[in-house]
Amino acid sequence: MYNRYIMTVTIKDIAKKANLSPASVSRILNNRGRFNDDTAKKVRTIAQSLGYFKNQSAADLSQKQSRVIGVLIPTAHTNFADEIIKGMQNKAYENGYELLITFLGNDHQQQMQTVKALLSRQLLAIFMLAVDITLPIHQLIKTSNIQVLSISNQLNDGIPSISSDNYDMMSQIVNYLYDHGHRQMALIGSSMIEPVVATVRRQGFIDALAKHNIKYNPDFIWGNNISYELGLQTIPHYGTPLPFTAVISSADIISIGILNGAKDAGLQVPNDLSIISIDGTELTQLTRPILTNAKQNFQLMGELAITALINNQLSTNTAIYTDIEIIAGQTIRTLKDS
Amino acid sequence: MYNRYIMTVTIKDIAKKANLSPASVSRILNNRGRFNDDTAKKVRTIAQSLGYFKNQSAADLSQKQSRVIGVLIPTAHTNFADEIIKGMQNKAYENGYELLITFLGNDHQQQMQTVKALLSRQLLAIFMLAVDITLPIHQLIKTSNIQVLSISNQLNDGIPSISSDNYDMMSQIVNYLYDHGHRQMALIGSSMIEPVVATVRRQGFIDALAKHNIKYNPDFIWGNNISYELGLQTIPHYGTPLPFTAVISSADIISIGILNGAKDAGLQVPNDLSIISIDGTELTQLTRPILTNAKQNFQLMGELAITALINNQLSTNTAIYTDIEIIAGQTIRTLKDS
DNA sequence: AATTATAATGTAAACGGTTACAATAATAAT
DNA sequence: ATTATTATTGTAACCGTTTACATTATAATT
Repeated sequence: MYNRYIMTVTIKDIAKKANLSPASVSRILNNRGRFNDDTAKKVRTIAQSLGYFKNQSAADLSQKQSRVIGVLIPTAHTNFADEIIKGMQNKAYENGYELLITFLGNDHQQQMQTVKALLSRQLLAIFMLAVDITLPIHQLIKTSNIQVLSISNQLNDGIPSISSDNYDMMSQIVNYLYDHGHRQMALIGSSMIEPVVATVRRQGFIDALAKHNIKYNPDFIWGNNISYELGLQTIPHYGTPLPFTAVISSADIISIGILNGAKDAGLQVPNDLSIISIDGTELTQLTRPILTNAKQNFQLMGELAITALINNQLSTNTAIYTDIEIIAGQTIRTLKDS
Repeated sequence: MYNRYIMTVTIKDIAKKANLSPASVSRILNNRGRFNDDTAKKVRTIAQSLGYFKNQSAADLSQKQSRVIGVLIPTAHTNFADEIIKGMQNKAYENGYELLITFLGNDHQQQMQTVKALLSRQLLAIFMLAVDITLPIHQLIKTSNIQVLSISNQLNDGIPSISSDNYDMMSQIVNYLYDHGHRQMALIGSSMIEPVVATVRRQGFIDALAKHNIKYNPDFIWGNNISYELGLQTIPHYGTPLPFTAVISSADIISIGILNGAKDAGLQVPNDLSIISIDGTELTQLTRPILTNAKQNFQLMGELAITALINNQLSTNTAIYTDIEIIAGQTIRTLKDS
């Protein structure tokens, strides 16, 4: 039977070999405190030769605090999670933090277990990427006293967040469409009741229309989930000819559905329908025509998340916004003086 | 100044309140050993009320082994990583394992740091998803004595792997195309020298052609990376009319590039060109026409990974294969008796 | 050369949980 | 009632690293 027991090399082994105390070895290996450069060199050589790996658990225990940030990602394929993590990871490493990334299952039971496992590490903070947590989980996190931050999503209850300013985003988008001559526009995929983001987007949409004296048609806000299928169903839902000239799609994946739905219905984009896609991930570049989009700066969100943590800015009700940028693609038609 | 110090609740606190020893509390909370049901109930209530969270670091330290599996994912957007993780996560939780997911940056320096951070946890194993590691990193992992497994990718040096049988996959694909009347076919995105997978696919392709007495044309194996751009360039590279009737694309993202490149060149898919896409992620369902694909069973790979770990099957040279399935889409034309 | 300042290293306790073993309590058997 | 058996709980050492404080070595100053 294969013996799985492994003689781990500890700091004591190194100390013995170097005729030093474990304390000195620890200091050297962590570049903390004072030590002689020659001894340091020796110690590092020995560590290397013995194949030493720090036991981070022991270190965490000893220091009563880790430099680990727990990151929660929804299992549902969100293709921008990568971008946020990319942003975080760079900044995190620069500052000596580690990320513990965990996919949050959809099943509630499993979610609970996941979060519990996360909390039982001595985490510095929990970052939630585009996650809409349920109340019990929210409370679970709260009792843990760990700092929390919601990225790319806004939650209620004063949980600090880093996201786009969804209200302003809608204003920019509506203005953009207006400037291109559009007067009748629909908002797809934001009619969910609960999530703050959906609410804010709706309100931003309505208010922006009002600023242009466009009367708001409740039928033009439709779709209570974020999915490809929703996009596919959009055009059949409204029927042709469409009662509007442009749609604002709440996510790239929806936009792709709309594009395909248009093709199925024999509509030309952007001639028969203009589309602007919220998110602006690489998905928007894979379509023909290329999707005009309101690009969120996900990578920056990730970076700012770490910065905020470092600067101790994660207090209740903090809301940090990153700018969006409207990237012209090929899905917006300019209407002559309508 | 806000005080970030947090009074953590330990099992000693619980013990005190319950008039028990820490040992008993530990046993109860872990469902290990013997204890009285009533005491257990009491302890659990107290734990709850105090907001106790296990300090996993301490537990890991004490037990000299954790139940944490380190998972490495390339930062480059691989859209099937999610599927593998989904598979792993379920099985892992069922068996009391935790996953520590880490994105592996592209910069070598950062990769090193990432892997080192991983290794300094008392990991049970490291699973690498579609990762092609560099030699130094490989050696780093080796010295750690931690079990390693490569998922969806085969590496050399006897590292155990779970993947599709890429040789057989090519045979199935070629047969499929042959059965649909194709005689001239190209393989795109597998001419890299180093990765085992590319080598195996090339050989499988060549051998499969030979079985049908098709003479192999070296020009028809092209493209040494996996990217959308490679797909886009494919048709310009060969020029029209194309010297083949079908392409095998080594990844979905390449396939999308080819589709768009075809559109740009005024070619009709599948009339002017048939495409079969290796991987079969959801991306294949987002295109028009829908991509016919050789679907790899990523979720199963994830599940099997955990199973293999449990059954202690991760010995050198182990290679576990999962079946592929050819999913008919709309990108394969049937040629009349050519 | 003696004294002072500084650099380098050592000592020992602590972090929170686990577990082999010992001790005690409860129950069963005689 | 006494002893044997079993159930429950306690004791104490240990996991590997860190760090406040103490000690010793080295360099600087007089």
